[in-house]
Amino acid sequence: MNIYDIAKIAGVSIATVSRVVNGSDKVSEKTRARVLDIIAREGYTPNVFAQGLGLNTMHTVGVLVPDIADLYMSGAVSYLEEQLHRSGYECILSCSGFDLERKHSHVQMLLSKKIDALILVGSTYAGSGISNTQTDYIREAASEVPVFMINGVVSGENIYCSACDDRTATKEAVRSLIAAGHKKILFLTDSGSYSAQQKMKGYQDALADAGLPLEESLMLRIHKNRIHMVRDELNDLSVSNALPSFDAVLATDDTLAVGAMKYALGKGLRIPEDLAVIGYNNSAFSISSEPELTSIDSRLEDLCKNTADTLIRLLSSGKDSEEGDLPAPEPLTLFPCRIVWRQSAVCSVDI
Amino acid sequence: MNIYDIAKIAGVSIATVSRVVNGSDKVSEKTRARVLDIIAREGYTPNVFAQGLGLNTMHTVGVLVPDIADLYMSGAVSYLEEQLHRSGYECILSCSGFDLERKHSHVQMLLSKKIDALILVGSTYAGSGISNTQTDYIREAASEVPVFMINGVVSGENIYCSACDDRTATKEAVRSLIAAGHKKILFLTDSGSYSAQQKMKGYQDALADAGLPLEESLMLRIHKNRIHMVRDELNDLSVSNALPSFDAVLATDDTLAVGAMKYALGKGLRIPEDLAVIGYNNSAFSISSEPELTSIDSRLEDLCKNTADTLIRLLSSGKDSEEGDLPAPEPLTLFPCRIVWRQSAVCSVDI
DNA sequence: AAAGACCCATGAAAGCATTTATGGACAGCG
DNA sequence: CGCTGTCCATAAATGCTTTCATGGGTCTTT
Repeated sequence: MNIYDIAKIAGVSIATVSRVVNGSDKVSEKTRARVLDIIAREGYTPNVFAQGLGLNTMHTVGVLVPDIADLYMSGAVSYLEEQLHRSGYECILSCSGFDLERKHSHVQMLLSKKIDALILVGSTYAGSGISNTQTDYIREAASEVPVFMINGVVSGENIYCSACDDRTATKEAVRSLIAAGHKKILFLTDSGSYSAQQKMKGYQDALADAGLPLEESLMLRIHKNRIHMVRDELNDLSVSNALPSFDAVLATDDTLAVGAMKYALGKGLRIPEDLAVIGYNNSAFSISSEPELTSIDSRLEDLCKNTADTLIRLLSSGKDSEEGDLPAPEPLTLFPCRIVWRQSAVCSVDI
Repeated sequence: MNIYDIAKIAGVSIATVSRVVNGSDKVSEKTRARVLDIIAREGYTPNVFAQGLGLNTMHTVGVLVPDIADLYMSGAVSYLEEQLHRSGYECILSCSGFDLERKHSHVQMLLSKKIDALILVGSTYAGSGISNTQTDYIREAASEVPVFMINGVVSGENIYCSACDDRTATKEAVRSLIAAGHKKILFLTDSGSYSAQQKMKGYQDALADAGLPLEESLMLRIHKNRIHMVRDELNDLSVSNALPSFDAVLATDDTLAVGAMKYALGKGLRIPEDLAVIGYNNSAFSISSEPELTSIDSRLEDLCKNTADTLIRLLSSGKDSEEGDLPAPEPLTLFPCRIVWRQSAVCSVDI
């Protein structure tokens, strides 16, 4: 059942059927009604490939995440998918892991599917400096379709980033820990992403402000991101004396924070009395744990809404109206985080 | 840059370029090398729409989940995506929520995108009886593409289900609770899915085997699936005296179980001494909570692997070899669950 | 050694299902 | 009668796959 069949039944040309289907242009009410009737009766749907050939779009956007089984990223995809679907776009999901090589190849694959835009969620190994080779594949992609980044920052033509102000938030959190009397604060991360770098800077800012020394050994990066693996890793480090002593933890993700809590509880430590713990992203883990976890809310929903809005606006702007009646989107939108105080660390300063 | 450009540069016909690109047929080594060289140099990629028009496929599969922010479903998607990507298929993800109407419309949308197959994850309101109207949309879809179900069971032509034996597993778990002396076991669910129904049957089986009465009030369905909402809902029910007393909980998802634990801890109850809790799916929540949660492992990874394997096999069987050298896939593959015993409930029987 | 059979690499062309630019027919109006 | 505007058909364009046909070469046979 294709457009020719419908046209034949209706006694019109395929062009007219096309016009009716696309709702556009001038077709007499009579013809339109008749054609719509036949379409409904015959159950005709335009072939997306043929449409794609003509229009060069299939109304899809590529969404690349390192790990969809991660609560932060699945949350992001959830928000994005909802917004985009509502505007008539569907998501082609690709999970690349954290490897640069694979990210690149996944992006190529997505581009080959003729996506209308590309969304990258988290974990971008960003860089100061325009010509960072680690992000070149992103700029390359941006030459074909607009690229949107959720909590990653890359500068370049046609790249739009939504991120949260991790540096300030982390600084505030650490400031509070220091004010509460903590001296040895472990910065725990599993990533070298832009976001993790910002968080580390915030951590260092706070130490510097308080006149505390910056100890390399207290900035720990482990390559694990599941609760038990984190716990075990800390145990291993502890056994081999590779773990410095600490009285507080700031982790760049709730998973890490919960892993650290598990480690501490295993050692018989009390939280927050013996060890204060602050996590990140305010995910469901922060309330599933016991004690519940103080966590920095990275405003995921807002980031995603902003991204989806911008994307829709950008893609539909070129359509009806040639060139922007609307102002061009900001290349970077920064959201302030908020710290959600729970039992694992108590607020000790006015924020 | 299209196939004509490449053909012109190489001094061959487009047919030859096509043959080179598709790796197939007989092309002389010399020609192949030259064409490949030019393709690489010019950065040519075949247009998927044109390819789709000819082949009627774009190598995508539709994946429909009610809620991608749920750990169980995001886990499923993670496994599926990996396997499918490796075999050259990409996932179009659609999140429908639990509403039947919306599921139907999302499936229609996916079909209109010319997916090669459809995967439905969880939460199918299944039915005994072939002509259940709640699942008609699935059979309808199956008339266009093969349909695969993860932990849902629907019978019909071209529908392949992978599920785990929830009934038996639940029965075993409840048997153990009874053997440990629990008399009032709360069955807690948020769903009326096929899977939830099976679990409830297993619960009833165990009670019946032990000669315990079946109390309606102990089979509680709440329409909440986030930890705090579950906790609050139980609190509300408790306040309004709508909650019977109970000394054990079997929940159809870890989220519910953790919510119940939160409720119990709020009441000052000890787990597992005052209240034993068993969850389902053995998700990360079962180890993020404190005490850690005994949970029934629904073999998600195996279900997904099986599904992906079957899908690939089915889709590639029709291609090279006309009709099955391989046997047709089973319409239903059932996996045995295993119970992972942790602190929230202790194993009291041999299993 | 010559001739016929056969095979292989390749080109020509049909088909896939749409959108859209162009232009024609017809009606209404001055 | 000519102009304008509405509605619609014709045809071109989109970029690929694949079938069929063909020319030239190789192998076999006598």
